[in-house]
Amino acid sequence: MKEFLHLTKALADANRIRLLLALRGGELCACQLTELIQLAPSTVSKHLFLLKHAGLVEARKDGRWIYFKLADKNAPVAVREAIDWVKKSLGKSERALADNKLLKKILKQNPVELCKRQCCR
Amino acid sequence: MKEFLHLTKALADANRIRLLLALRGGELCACQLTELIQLAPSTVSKHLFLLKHAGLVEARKDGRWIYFKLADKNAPVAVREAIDWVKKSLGKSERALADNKLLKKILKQNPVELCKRQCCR
DNA sequence: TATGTATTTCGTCATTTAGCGAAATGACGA
DNA sequence: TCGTCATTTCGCTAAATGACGAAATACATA
Repeated sequence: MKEFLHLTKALADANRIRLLLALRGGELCACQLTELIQLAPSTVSKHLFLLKHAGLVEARKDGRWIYFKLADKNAPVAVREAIDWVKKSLGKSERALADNKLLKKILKQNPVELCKRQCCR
Repeated sequence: MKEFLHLTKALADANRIRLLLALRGGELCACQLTELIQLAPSTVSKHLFLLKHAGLVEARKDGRWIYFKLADKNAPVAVREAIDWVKKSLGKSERALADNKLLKKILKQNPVELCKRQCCR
């Protein structure tokens, strides 16, 4: 029950849903996700922590960068079903489409430049 | 997105999950659910409102009593999937089993007597 | 009509949560 | 080693949420 509530609470926020959907296409680093969501890095970090804590995403450290991706086949059934449910329900929502568009632009940019801009907002 | 968040927010509370699971066996009236959850009637009423608002349960008025049941086949796909997800994930959890036991006792009691006791707590 | 009863609405309080900025952490490169 | 930079942790504030009891509502029956 406790773990299940971690899942549902993680899903009960629009920005966290946006993060989940953004990761459909593969892993992204924290600064790319921050650029997408347009909130303070510390806020995005907290959202990512909650998603990770619920088991919905996994983090991989590579030097100074941390890459996040959706939980994979090894994740518990409840987690995989949650991800499928979100994808199926919102994968084609306006918000998801708009974020996808924005994400494409973000991916075209040099990540180093992208992250630099964030530090001095 | 907005409706989907109604769903996830509705699922992000232990007592509302208990209410959903309790309705697996068929419809129950508000006072029976209140007896199960052991919170103030006004609190349970609010929980039921949120579940109804999210589309997860339906209400039927019969005189002074209001009966609640799980959303049926006509409900949107996302709602049906949510209900299935909860049932599958928690249907056999400790909490669900304990509540089932308690529910059986509640169903043996005369609903009129049951509700009367609630008014004067 | 008047009374009693099942449920909801409202106002209030305590707790949780989303957001921010500043400071801490950990890793690269000069 | 030092400075730089990506990310997280911490402390704070504002808003949302869960709980209650009192009052309102809606219905049945005396």
